Amino acid sequence: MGSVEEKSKPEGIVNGAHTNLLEEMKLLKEFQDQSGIRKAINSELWYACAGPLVSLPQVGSLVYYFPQGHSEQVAVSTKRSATSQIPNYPNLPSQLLCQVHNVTLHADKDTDEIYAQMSLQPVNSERDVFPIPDFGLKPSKHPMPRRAAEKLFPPLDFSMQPPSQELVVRDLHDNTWTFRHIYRGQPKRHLLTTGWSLFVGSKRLKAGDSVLFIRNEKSQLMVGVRRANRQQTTLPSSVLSADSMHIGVLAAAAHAAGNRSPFTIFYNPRACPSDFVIPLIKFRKAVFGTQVSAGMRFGMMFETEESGKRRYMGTIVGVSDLDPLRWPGSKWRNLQVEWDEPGCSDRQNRVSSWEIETPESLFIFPSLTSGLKRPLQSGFLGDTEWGSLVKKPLAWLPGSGNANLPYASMSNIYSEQLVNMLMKPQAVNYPGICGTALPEVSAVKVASSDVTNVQAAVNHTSHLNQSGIMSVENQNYSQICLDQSNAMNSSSSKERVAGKSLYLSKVENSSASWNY
Amino acid sequence: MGSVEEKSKPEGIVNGAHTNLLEEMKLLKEFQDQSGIRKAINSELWYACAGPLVSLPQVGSLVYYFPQGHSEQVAVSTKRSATSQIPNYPNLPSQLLCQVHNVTLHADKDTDEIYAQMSLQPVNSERDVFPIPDFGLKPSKHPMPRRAAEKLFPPLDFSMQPPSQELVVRDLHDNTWTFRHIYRGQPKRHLLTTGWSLFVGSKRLKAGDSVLFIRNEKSQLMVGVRRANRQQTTLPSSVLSADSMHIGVLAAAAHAAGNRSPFTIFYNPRACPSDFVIPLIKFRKAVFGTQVSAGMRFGMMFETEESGKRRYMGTIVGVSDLDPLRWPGSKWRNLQVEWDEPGCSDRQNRVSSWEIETPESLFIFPSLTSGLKRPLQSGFLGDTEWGSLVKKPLAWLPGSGNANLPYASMSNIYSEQLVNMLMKPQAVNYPGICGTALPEVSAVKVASSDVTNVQAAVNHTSHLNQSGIMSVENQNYSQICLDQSNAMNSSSSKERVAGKSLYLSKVENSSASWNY
DNA sequence: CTGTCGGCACAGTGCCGACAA
DNA sequence: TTGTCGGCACTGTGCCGACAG
Repeated sequence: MGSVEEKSKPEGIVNGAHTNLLEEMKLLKEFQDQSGIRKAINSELWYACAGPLVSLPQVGSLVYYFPQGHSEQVAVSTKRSATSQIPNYPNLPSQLLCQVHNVTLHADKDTDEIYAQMSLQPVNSERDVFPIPDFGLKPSKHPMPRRAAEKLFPPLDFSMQPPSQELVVRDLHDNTWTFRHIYRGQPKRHLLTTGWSLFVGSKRLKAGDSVLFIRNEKSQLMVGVRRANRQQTTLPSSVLSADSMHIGVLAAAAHAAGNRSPFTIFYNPRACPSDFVIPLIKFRKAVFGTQVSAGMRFGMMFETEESGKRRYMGTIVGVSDLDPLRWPGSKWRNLQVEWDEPGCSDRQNRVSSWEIETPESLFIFPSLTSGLKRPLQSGFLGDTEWGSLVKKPLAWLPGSGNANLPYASMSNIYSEQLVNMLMKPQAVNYPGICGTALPEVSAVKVASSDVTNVQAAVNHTSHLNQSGIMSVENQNYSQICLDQSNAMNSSSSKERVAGKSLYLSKVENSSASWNY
Repeated sequence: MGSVEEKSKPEGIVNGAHTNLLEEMKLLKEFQDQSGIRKAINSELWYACAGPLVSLPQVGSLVYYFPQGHSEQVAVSTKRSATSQIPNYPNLPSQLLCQVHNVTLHADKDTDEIYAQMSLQPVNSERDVFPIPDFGLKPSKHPMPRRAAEKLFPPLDFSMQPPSQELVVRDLHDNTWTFRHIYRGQPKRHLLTTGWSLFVGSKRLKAGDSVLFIRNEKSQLMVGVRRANRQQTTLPSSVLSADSMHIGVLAAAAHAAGNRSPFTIFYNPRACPSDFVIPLIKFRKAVFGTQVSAGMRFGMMFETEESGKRRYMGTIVGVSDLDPLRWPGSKWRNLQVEWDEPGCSDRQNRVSSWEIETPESLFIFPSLTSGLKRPLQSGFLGDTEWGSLVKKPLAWLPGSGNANLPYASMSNIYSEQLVNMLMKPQAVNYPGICGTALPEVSAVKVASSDVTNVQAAVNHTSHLNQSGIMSVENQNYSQICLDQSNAMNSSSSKERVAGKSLYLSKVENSSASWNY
């Protein structure tokens, strides 16, 4: 009985110490489990879950950190804006030049909601940066689009009746999930049945959320979730007031700015209204490279409900401070805009200059546009408005526009090291213009909502061309999007509608279907 | 078709403004719903849910606020202690004298987890206080114990076969819940069946949690929940780092201390290891009224697993700073203690002097002890150790003890207003000594855990005298405590054990039973 | 190609008295 | 007095092909 174990046990005190060590290791593991740092998170899947517009700065690069934007992330999550009880931090500028020290990818332990942790080091000027030692950590691996297309799921054995197989997939925490994949029905279709609803329930997915499949470097199937747009869960605050959270954000930055000491932030792309850590090059290009003024036309990319990208057009109607008292002179959302389309009123009516595309921004990097395969792919006005802009940029330059430094001139006054860092970011995202943008989410088709059986369709990218979303070939992940229509609506006819809390349980009971 | 509505509508712009107003009111209502402030929360029920040891300071009274304790509440909830990235706030003392401006009771919208919001105004000295205007708000109504006992539930009509009725109860948010109350079985017993599991599931109750019933001033039945000891849910932090939360707490207090401006805190009694807002009188009595030193014996009240109160005895083994670097000289948990009983090692080994009872603390208010009906009610050592202390306090006074000011002397040097405020708090809690303490939770009996049917017993206070918990008459609320034993353990024999995630669903499916 | 329906099997839940500790 | 069991009814879920748009 357990002799081997007995023999390996040291005696007395040492044994006790050993027990304590084990206990500590257990606690450490728990800690790591909770923080999601025990295993390196698959970055490709992380980006896929983050959505098509999200990019993270490169370690070592220079960025501007915007406390206002960070505060907005808190405001959205707590559904409370900053109040008058929040102190001013006169020594905290509206934009803080920082060097990125560390970027780690995380996901909520339960729901797989993704977020990133960044350590930022305030610097006085570009000269203060120092080489970031390579700790042996691989730089976060980035999705490499344009990989060869392939069927994501293993092919079925069609000699079976019906053809079926078990799909074993891993989530961001390396938990395995098993889905039954079967080809049946009339007409024949592919379905995910057994195991699917357990997954949907466990991740607390709601109608409108998306499920992504991807293959990792070992060719293992992985699965992630992408919450529907801005439908974030409010974080319960029975312990900490929203004010305290706002203050925590601002005070941390203020303290770090004063001491030039690093500080840590969480960035939750799906919750955050706008990115608040902006690569220096992107900021400079927008702020110094472009002259914006009232009346100017612009375009801006948004994620569509189908999780694709779409450009919306608008007009700048004013330039003014968002918060003249607390943040005078801030560049954060200092552009007042009007959107061309009605129904955009719920969209923000203030944007920052680095979020938008203007005729000038296209002119600054003319070479980039030439390498773009589909520069006019999914824009609202498509060839008509933007096309003419790109082809005749000079006609759109305001008289004073050229007085500002375009990037090519600016680079002369900075060190080579800085220029390298500025150019280094892998995923500086110039939506719709730059070829280095993240892969498009192209495959979205929504399936039926059944009172008892919400079915969501999976479509492989290369086979879909509908809903106004451009088909992009060579994409390496698939996506399932749960139907957003209220299941209650379609439940009118049948008596299978049984009663209370039906909607919730319905969403959780679902299968996925698609067809090649 | 809608003519009345048409007529009442103003025209054009005014109409639009009206719509906006309605929209704003809707937003306001949402805001209030989320914050739980729309309806005043029944304070009696709130305190019942908070547990037997919790008290809140009176509006207008003076308190000491302890940043360290507040930080501990955050640490427990995030399961992260403060790190080195958290700045020092040299201008923030370890204890901040404040006047209480506002106290509001809250409960989590979903789970009914209770918490309080307080607005604290730092003051330089006792002379700085000013009369708090009475805003027409009733001071938070406090549970008045010693009310006449009565059957909490309406009597059943025993001419029915079986006798049954519907109980309609309201929770803290004024939502109504309906439970079927039936008297059946062999032998006969009272049961709550239909509706019970819905309630348990909605409030996300787990085995070990308690359900409380109470009658409000309109004699309506009300229901609340009390989570098991320190089994708090970790608040997910995908948006805000734990560091930011700690900083938010400290920076808010530091800013308020510097400006003498009010700041807002949340106090979550069930999550918080120790109260961090201490009435001035309680603090003075402990710090100046008692000489503590190594070797001294003390008692301290804890909430038992059955949600009663129990005194644990221990010995002070040292007096030292908990955090010598960050908070030198702090009184917060500056007493190192050892507990008499083994198994208390998981209990804190550091306490603050105002948490404990010493022989001197009994001597300061000797008159209070005489009014206590059961001074030795549930103490561990009961009559033996404590009894002799109370009767012979002088024998325990250290030589230097009398050199410190007892309260009676101190009052001479303060204004009458101050003395009034000091005396005013309704619920300054001197566990086991003071007659104004909150009512004891006396009725706890735990019921069976069934694989398919967790049954929890309700026992009326006046009828229970078991489990080593003293029976207290004239209590006005009842309590159900879900069984803490793991349902999985007892599921070994039967095939009704069906598989995955059984435990959770089992806990949600339960009824309550009891007997007079 | 995909959304919805009716049908059907069955697992899980909920309610019940019996019974024993 | 109360914890647990077997029994039983029934609801809700999950899987299926049919079919229509």
